[in-house]
Amino acid sequence: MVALVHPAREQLRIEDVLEALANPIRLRIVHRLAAGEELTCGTTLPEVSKSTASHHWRVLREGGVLFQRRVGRTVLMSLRREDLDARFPGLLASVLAAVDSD
Amino acid sequence: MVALVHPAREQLRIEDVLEALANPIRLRIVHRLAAGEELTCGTTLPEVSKSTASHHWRVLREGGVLFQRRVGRTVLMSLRREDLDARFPGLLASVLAAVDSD
DNA sequence: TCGATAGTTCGAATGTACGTGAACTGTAGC
DNA sequence: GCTACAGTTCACGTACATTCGAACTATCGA
Repeated sequence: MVALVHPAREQLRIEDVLEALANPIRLRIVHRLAAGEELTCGTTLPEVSKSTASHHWRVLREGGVLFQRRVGRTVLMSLRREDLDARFPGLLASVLAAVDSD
Repeated sequence: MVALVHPAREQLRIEDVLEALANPIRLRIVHRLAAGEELTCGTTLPEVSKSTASHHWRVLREGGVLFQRRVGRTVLMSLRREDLDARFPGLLASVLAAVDSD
């Protein structure tokens, strides 16, 4: 299987991050990740097809919002909290707080 | 001319704000507004057509990012900094800082 | 080895965002 | 009134986002 490509911290662009976050499904993924849930691709979005889910993870990964790591047959996701905080301090926290309060 | 409709502070939704900000042209508008420039619609985006500019202002206004106020024949724009800070503390600052540093 | 499982990728359909010119509304100034 | 100006709205084309099923790759477990 092909390698999972992640942009380096210095390559993160605010446009890409905003674009990745500006979608209800992806915003929900990020929110659940931030809440500490250990997510695999398959268990996260039962309401959409596998290919649709895969698309959203790609956007989040290529935007630099999350890491994907293969473990056996599954892919584990984790938020790139430190990288995002380093490049865009306060952004993630404010977005998460906003999602929390609605 | 038809009234300029703005969402109330309590109606602001994080999805709409992110959507509005997730565009290079609109991000630049917001950045210039934040820098204190007094912007009218016509002087802000000379590189795109009037109708395109009008489209972007509508997205920003309906997303709750800026106010538009008619003054004679022109429309003056201002950032809804207080409303955004009240609903989504830290969001605007982090986005503006990110745009600054690129 | 063989079947089941976890995801990705491809191709196609649909929808929405973006960009434009033309026609329009309303204001300013003569 | 008339003309110029500032923006909006409309109808349209184009590009991209979203969605899906089907085919594929790779791993796990029996």
